[in-house]
Amino acid sequence: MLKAPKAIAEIDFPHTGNFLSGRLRKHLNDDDLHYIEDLVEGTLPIASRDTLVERGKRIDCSGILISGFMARTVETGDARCIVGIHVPGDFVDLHGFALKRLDHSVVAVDDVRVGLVQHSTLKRVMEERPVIAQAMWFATLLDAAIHRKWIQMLERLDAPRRIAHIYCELQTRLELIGSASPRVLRAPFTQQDIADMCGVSSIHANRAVSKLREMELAEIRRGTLYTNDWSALRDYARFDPSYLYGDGPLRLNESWR
Amino acid sequence: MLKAPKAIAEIDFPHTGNFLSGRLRKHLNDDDLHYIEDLVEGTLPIASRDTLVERGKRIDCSGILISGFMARTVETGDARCIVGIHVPGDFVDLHGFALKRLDHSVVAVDDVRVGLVQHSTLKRVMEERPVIAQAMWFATLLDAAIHRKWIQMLERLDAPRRIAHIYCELQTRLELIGSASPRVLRAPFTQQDIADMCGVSSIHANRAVSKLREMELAEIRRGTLYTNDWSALRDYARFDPSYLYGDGPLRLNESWR
DNA sequence: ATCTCTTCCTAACATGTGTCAATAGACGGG
DNA sequence: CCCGTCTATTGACACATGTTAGGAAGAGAT
Repeated sequence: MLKAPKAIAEIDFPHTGNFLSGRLRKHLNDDDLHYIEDLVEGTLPIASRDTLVERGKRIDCSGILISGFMARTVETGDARCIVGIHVPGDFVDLHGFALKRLDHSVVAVDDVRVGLVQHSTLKRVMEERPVIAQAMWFATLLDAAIHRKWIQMLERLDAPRRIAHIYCELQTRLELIGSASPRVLRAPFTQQDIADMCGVSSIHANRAVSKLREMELAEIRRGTLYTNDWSALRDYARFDPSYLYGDGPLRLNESWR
Repeated sequence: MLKAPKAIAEIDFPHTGNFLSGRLRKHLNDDDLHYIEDLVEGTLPIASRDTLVERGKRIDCSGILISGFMARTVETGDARCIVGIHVPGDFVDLHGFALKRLDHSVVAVDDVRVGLVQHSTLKRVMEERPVIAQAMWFATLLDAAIHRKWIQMLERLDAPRRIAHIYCELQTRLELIGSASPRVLRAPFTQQDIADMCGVSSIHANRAVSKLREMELAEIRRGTLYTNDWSALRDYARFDPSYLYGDGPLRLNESWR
């Protein structure tokens, strides 16, 4: 599995800097952001379908997704569950820093680039810069909030609405990092990927995609979604973006200030 | 909604001490545990079906569940989702300490008792005792791991297996805090509660409970589960407790030591 | 005891979803 | 170009689940 020395051996130097466009940016100042970016010892390209970290393993470095999409997956017998999606800027395996072993794998669903940070470095930073420790905690709290929304989605929505909801979430998360396009969400998901996110069979995912097409809400071809009316799609999926805490410059409870 | 002054006005003093039997105990020493227990300014009884904190609100104190069960809920139109269950020892709304507003409510599904800690106190403690800050982060990481397991469960299991899985999880969590009984799990869930945890209708929850009864795996009456064979029930639900990180004295990654 | 309310249970039918089988389309490699 | 492979699509049927309606059983109040 991924070990820092081996990973660093394959790394492209130097990294370009200022890649940390994701959620951490929301509650850190530029000084802290540059500080985190300088922790990254290099970047690692990963081919689509390859695994960055594997369930059950222990790791000694964590990754920040720089470009492309990754998925949190769990293999269960013959089936595969996707329990979450990562967009650029996400700390993809920060839980592996604190938990004894990983409860899920992180795999590329695109050709991606990941920035690597050694856990020993993170540990030092947490002691030296408490504000960064808090930011990392908040990042994992946001992950948990997204998990809870997926639970709601799986408990209450049918397959077409689940697909619509997942794409609405991705579009909003891309908007928050300034990477969204107005009418298209480019993603290389197969219908099997979509099925694994929604907890349905791939045949049924196909039916659901067809239904969105017939309703003229969205056209999903080879993972890429085209729509003329995000608003209609959001209404159909009953999507409320507040759980992504994207409003305002930060999401600190005022009692912290 | 819950405000510390009002809450404290209703508090029973003094609290008995040594109530913190939950997950925090796993990676703190006795000194740190007593330190946390002394933060609790008093305990608040809450009647079954009453709400401790409500989705969308901001709070200035957080609660540790001392006795009884609570549920994380989200109301969606006419329906209600349950996205997680709390057992004694859980910090039930720690996310409200860090996030700007709550993404879900926390309601009692039993007559419960909650210990209250002011956020200003937590903030001070985090600065003074980094090990406690880490423990609180780990507690929320474990919450996230449980959320991910619920996502898997909803994506892959049918209704009877979901019910069995939820009870297996509760039994294991009660074992970890030393509150489990060998053949019975006493809980006051209605079949509607069970349905809201599983994302099915209450009629279907009834069918599923009946199926577990016919298969002689478990008898669930008025929320309380009786079984002669937890092992068979776990196999049926495909329950693997490793996601609860209950093995060993702590769940720190060795890179922290 | 009776009443009332909640919860539990059953039946019947409609819809959602899984499974199997088969075909068509897209893409990359010789 | 043809070919093989992966992906997308369709149809038929079985099973899972939702919905509606109604009735039975339990708990608490009077």
